[in-house]
Amino acid sequence: MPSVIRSPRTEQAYGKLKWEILQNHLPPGFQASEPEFALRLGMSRTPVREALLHLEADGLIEMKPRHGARVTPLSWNDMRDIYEILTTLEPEAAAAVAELKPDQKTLKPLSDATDGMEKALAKNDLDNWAAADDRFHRGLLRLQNNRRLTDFVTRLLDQSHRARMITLRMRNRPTQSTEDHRIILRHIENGEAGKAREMYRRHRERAASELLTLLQNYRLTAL
Amino acid sequence: MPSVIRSPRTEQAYGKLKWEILQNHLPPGFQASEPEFALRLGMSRTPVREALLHLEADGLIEMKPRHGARVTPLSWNDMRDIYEILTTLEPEAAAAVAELKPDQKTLKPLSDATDGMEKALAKNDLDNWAAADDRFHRGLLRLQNNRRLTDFVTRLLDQSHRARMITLRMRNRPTQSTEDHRIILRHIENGEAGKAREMYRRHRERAASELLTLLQNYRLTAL
DNA sequence: GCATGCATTAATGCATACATTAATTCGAAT
DNA sequence: ATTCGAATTAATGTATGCATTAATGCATGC
Repeated sequence: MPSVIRSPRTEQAYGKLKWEILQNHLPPGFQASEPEFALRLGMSRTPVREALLHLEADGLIEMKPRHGARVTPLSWNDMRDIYEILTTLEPEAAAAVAELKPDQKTLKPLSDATDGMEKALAKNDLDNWAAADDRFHRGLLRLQNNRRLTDFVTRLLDQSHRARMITLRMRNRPTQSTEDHRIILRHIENGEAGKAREMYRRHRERAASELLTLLQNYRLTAL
Repeated sequence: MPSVIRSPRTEQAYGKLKWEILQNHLPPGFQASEPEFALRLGMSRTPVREALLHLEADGLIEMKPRHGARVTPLSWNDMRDIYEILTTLEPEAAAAVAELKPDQKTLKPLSDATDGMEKALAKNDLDNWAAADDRFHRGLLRLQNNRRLTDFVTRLLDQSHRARMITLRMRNRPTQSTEDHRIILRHIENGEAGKAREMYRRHRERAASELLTLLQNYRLTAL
C-alpha cells in the first residue's frame, strides 16, 4: 500500500509532491529543507515530514540528515536494478493472470490500453502512447491477486517513470513494443500462461536494454 | 532501506517494536492507540508515530483510522502471497550470486550458515537450526548486488518470520531442507547459476507447501 | 423494546515550540 | 595565507497542545 494515507494534509502533500516529482517538475536532485517544503505547500512541517518519509519509502525522495530532502537523482544503476526485478516479476504476473482464464470483460482494461497504444502509435502521439503503455502494465498487475506484488511492482514502475519519459522521444518508433503488448494480451486471452510469461520477459528485456543504452549514450544519469 | 532511521528515539521505538512483534511478544492482533504505545515506550507520540508508520510500510503493523495500531494478524493468504514472491525472487538472487563466481571467502557466511544448520539438526536444536536457516537466506541476498531486491525480500522474510517460528515445532525434522541448502551452496560454489536457481525454487516450493499446509491444518491463521 | 440522535469521550491530525546537533562562518593564531 | 577553533546559524528531533473527528453510550421518542 504505497499510497495508503488518509489525512487531508498529509495526503495532499504526498500527492502533490509525488506528482511534481513524476512530472519532472521537481527535477531529479532538487533539494530543500523540511521548512522550505512546508512553506511551498502552505502547511506545517508535520504533515510534510510524514509525506517525505512516505516518498522516501517509495524511493522518490532521499532524506539526508542535515542536508534536507532531495528528489532522488536518476541513476543508471538504479534503472538496471529496477528493470532486473521487473523482468522477473512482471512475467510472473502475466502468467498468473493467464492462469485465471479471465473473460473479455475482465480484460477490457488491457485491450483498451492495447488499442490506445496502437492508435497513438498510428498518430505518432508519443505521450498518449506512453500513457496507454503505462495503463497496460498497471492494469495487468491489478488483475492478479497478489497485493504485495502489485504494490511493489507499482513502486518500481513509479521509480522508473521519469527515465521512461525522458527517453521517450529518443527512441525509435515503438513498433515492436506495441506489437509485444498485442501478443501478450492474446496469450492471456488464450489462457496460455507459459507463452504469456515468456513473451513478457522478452518484452521487458528489450525495454531494459533500450532504456539503459539510451541513458548511457546520452549521459543522462548519474553513476 | 527498511530500517534507515537515524534518530535515537524513533530508531529505538522502531527497533523495540519490531523486535517484540517478531518475537511474538506483541502477539498478532495486539492493538493499542498511539498514546498507549508512547506510554509503553516512555516517549512522546511523535517518534512512536513515525516508528509505527515505518512498521506499517514493513507490513508488521496496520494502522486503522480510529482503532489504533495493531500488530498484523497472521493470515494464510498473506503467507501464500509472500511465498509466491519468494519462490520467484530468491532463486533469481541465487542465480545472480552464482554468476558472480564468488570465492570461498565471500561465501563463508553461507557455508557457516549451512554448517550451523547441519550441526543444529544433528543436535535436534530447532531454534539454532531456524536461526542458521535465516542467516543463509539473508546472507545469500546480501551477496547479490541489487539493493532493492535485498530490501524487498528481507521485508518478506520478516513478514513471514512469525509463521515460520510458530510452525517450527510442528514440522518433521527438517532433513530435506538442510540438504537443499548444502546443494544450493555447492551449485553456487560451482558457478552453476541455472542449477542454483532451479534448486532454490524447489526448496521454496516445498517450504511454502509445508508451511501453508501446517497453517491450514492447525487453523493457526485468520482467513 | 428498539431505533434514532445527541452528547460525551478519546484518538488522531496538525501546528508549534523547544532541544539538540551539525554545518558554516568568522576570527585569531601560527 | 592557512589552519584550527569557537560562535553562530539553521535544520532536524522531539514534545506538547489544540482542533478535529469519529466512536460510544445514553437518553429520548416511537
